[in-house]
Parts: sequence; C-alpha cells; structure tokens
Amino acid sequence: MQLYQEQTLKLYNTLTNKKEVFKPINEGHVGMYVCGPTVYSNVHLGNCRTFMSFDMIFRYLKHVGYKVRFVRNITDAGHLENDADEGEDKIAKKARLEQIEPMEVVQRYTVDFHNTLQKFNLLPPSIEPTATGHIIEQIEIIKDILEKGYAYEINGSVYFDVVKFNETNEYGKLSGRKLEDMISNTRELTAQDEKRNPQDFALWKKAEPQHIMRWPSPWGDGFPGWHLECTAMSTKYLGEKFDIHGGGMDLKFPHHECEIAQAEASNGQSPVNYWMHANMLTLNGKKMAKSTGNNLLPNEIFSGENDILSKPFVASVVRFFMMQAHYASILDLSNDALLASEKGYYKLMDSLSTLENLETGPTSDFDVETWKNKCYSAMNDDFNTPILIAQLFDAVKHINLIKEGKETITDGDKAKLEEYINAFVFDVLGLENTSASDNNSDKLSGVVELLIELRNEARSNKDFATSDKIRDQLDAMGIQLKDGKEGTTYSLS
RNA sequence: GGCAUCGUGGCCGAGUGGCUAGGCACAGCUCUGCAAAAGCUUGUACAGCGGUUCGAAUCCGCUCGAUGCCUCCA
Repeated sequence: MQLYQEQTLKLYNTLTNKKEVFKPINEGHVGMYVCGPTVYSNVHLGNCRTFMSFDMIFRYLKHVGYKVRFVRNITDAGHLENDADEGEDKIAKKARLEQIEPMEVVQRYTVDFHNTLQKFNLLPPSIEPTATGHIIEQIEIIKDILEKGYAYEINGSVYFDVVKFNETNEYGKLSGRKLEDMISNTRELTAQDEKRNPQDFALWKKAEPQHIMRWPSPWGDGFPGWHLECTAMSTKYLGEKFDIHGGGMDLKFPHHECEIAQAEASNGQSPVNYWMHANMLTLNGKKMAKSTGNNLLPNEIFSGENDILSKPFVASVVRFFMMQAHYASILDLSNDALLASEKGYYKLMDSLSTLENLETGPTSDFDVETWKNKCYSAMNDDFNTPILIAQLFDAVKHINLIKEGKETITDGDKAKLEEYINAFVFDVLGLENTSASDNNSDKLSGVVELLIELRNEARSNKDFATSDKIRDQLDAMGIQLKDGKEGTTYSLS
C-alpha cells in the first residue's frame, strides 16, 4: 500500500486553468518533463527557483510512493539569437565572443549549473539529456512533420506551418491565444522573411558558412529549431503521451505552445496531461532575467558580494524563503524578506534539535495524527508549501511548549512527530540542517561547552563582568548562547 | 497597442462567499543577575468606487496601479 493511494493529490493544470485530481497514465508511475537551462551563462536565481519548485514536486511525488521518471534537459544548442534571417545560435555567439569552442561554453556552464543546483540541494533528475545528443531524433521528427504536411522547406530551412496546423488543431490553447488575433496583432514584419507566416517557427535552420555549430541533414547543414529538442527528448524518454510537463511561466508562449503543435502534428495527440508553470522571481519588483541585467547569481548571495543584500545567506535559507511562497505565485526577493526567512529557518531547525532530546510523558497534548494530516492536505492542494510551513511552525510551537514543561507528549507520538516532521522538512522541502549546534566539529563543541561551564561558574560567583564577556564575545563571533531550563545551549549564526 | 495575471495589516506571504494561515518586525507579560533564547497576549489587513447576496478580501462591473507574455528567456 503506497501513500498515494490514500492521498488525493490535486494540481493546477495550466492547460485547463483548473485544479485537477492527479491521475497518472500508468498506476504508480509518473513521467515528468521539465525544460532545463540554456547553458550559455551562469544560472541566475530566477532559474533556480523554477528548478527548485519542480524539485519539490519531484520529491513529494516520490515521497507519496510514485516511481517517477523525471527528465530535465540541457539546452546546449539551437536557440536563435533573434527571429531574423541572420539568426545565430546563442551558444555559438558566446563562443565567438569568448574565443573558445562552443562545447567549452557548454561544459563550463553545465558544470556551474550542476554545482549551483547541488548547493540548493536539488535531486538530480532521472535523465538529463542534451539537445546536441539528440540531433538525429530531432531530424526524424522534422521528416515526420514534413510528411504529414505541417511543415515546409525553403532554402535549406524547415518551418512549421502554423496556419495549416490551426485548420485542424488548436494553436494557442495553452496560452489562451487565438491565431487570428495573433495575425492581426503582428507588429512590423521582418523584411524578407522566408517564412510564409510570421507565426510559423523554425524546425530546422540552415547554417551560414560562419556558423560553427552545425549538423548535416536532408536539407543541408544546419541546426535544429528552438522548440524541437524538448519534443524529441520528452517523446523519446517518456513516450508520446506523458503525465506532467513543467517549466517557467515565460516558456508558456511560444515555447510550450510550439511543443504541443509539434507533438500533435507528429503523433496526432496532445502530448501532456498536466502542464505546470512555475512563476517568476522578481528582484526589486522586476523580473529577474539575464537579458536585462536585473539579476542575482546564487554565488553572489552565498558570498555576500552584491549591492542588494546586507549580508551573505546560505543556500538552505534561500530555499526556505522560496518554499514560503507558492510555486505559481510571483515572488519578490528583497533583503528584508530574506532576513525574515533566515530567522524563521533557524527557529525551525533549532526546534528539530530540541525535538530529538525531548522528554516524553504519559499523555500527549499535541494531536500528531491530525497535524500530520494537515501537512498532507497542504501538499495535496497543488503543492502548497506555504501552508505546509505554517503547519510545521505549529509543531514548532508545541515542541517548545513541551520543552518548557507546559505540555507533554508520549513516546509514540514523539517518534511519529519526528518521523513526519523530518520527512517534510528534509525529504519534501529539501532543506538541509545547517544549524550549527548539530553538525559542527566535536572540538569546537568541546571548547564552547568549556566556556559555558566557565561562564556558569562566574555567574554563580556573581562575577557578571566575566560571564558577560564570555557571552558577548562568543556572540560577536557568531556563537549565540541560549539559557534554558535545562542549562545552556548554543547555536552558530 | 493586443492578451494575461495580480494588488492582503510595518515587511514577506497563504486564503477565494460566513469560522483568526504562517514567518519576520513591533509592544506588553513570564523567565533571567541583566540580556538573548523560549513561551504567552494584543494587532481585526484585504487598491478605490459601485453592484450581486442575509453575508464578500473572496463573485460581477468600472477606475487606478503593478507585473508578465506578445522577441531569446526559468
């Protein structure tokens, strides 16, 4: 009996704009595809939020017992710099600017991507395919779409015929657009466009002689269009129809719309049952984006080397901050918000340590079973992590009350509480305990214990000058002493 | 210009017809040698204007404001 059999998970499907009960195609198994990064520069924090949201979703699905195949690609080719004829691959451009090989760019930023996500404690996906590793698959899909009449070749490039497609299918159903509106709202036409219609998009693009990233194809040397890789890789690893497709809100149109069109044209069916879109992270009220320069790199947060924040923050605090907002809401990052989250995060972590050493009693004042159910309800309601965290703090309150001797808990309930709170905090939310009192070295803890002892001696001798000196200087070093009923503990900040 | 989304107490952020989310900050109290930590208590917020309703932050309309997409973007 798996947990998912007793939990009713609902998620917001951006295809239908409704919250729906999640039912996988194959009982007990979930296929999930998430659009990964284009590796032409360092991942910024906004990227991380999206990947973190889907990491949380991946974790929860696994937690409730699903076998999940989670595919997240690496885009290492194929993004046109602009829509004009001189369209250039983003990675190739970067390579030229930096005078290095394209694959060197890809390598460098892929490593950065992995390092960063690891700091944020993201689980690796089941499969992480690359676009350049699936050129053949992409070419096959283009052939198929051509055969079915939804694409045309011109001058060594192949374009998807959106108008033709729209005659039998519904282009724009994901983003709520109508082709007629799009046509009438087209802004100035790019001069001499070889496309039949501005809404058409490239499946294959002819490579100019100076273009370095190129592959042979039935239409000559070139490179694949922007949207094709995801169709190729999702189909290959998850099948023509799979459960969940995720990505950032900004990919909804045109990227995901085009994916649907490609898949429907090629396979004759809608590829995805549940589309999920994670919302943007803003910085100073503006979208964080590489292209505008309004961005913050994870390393700048960890090191404190930036003009926005007053101090460095550890990755887990940033993760906690993001988990305090619903994945589908816009979240605005600020120094104050991060400081507030940091406090809350350490409060939560401290109470987990407290819980371990909690004394038990004959009865429980805390209804752990009801609490647990509330936690699941929160997650089952479209992965509502803010509500889950509110429940966690409810438990924190009880843990502290029990510690103070104002409430009691039985052995059994304590064990159950430990099991579930740890599961939610670490397995589902993916937080890490950086609270120092738990994982610092034995030597340091020995030294601090000694100082606590000396301070207590001074205090009992009413030598407050000495005792305060120990306390204040430790505090200045980032070691905070906490006097409690059962003696003094400490934590690192 | 077109299409969307959103506007919640000092800050962040849930909630979508009646029943107090939560975190941080602030104040008072308990504890303490004094603090810190911890606990308790208090805050009656929902952009504005109308409408629907016995009842709206929650539904409808308008106004104002913000953001996103429409072009590579998580």
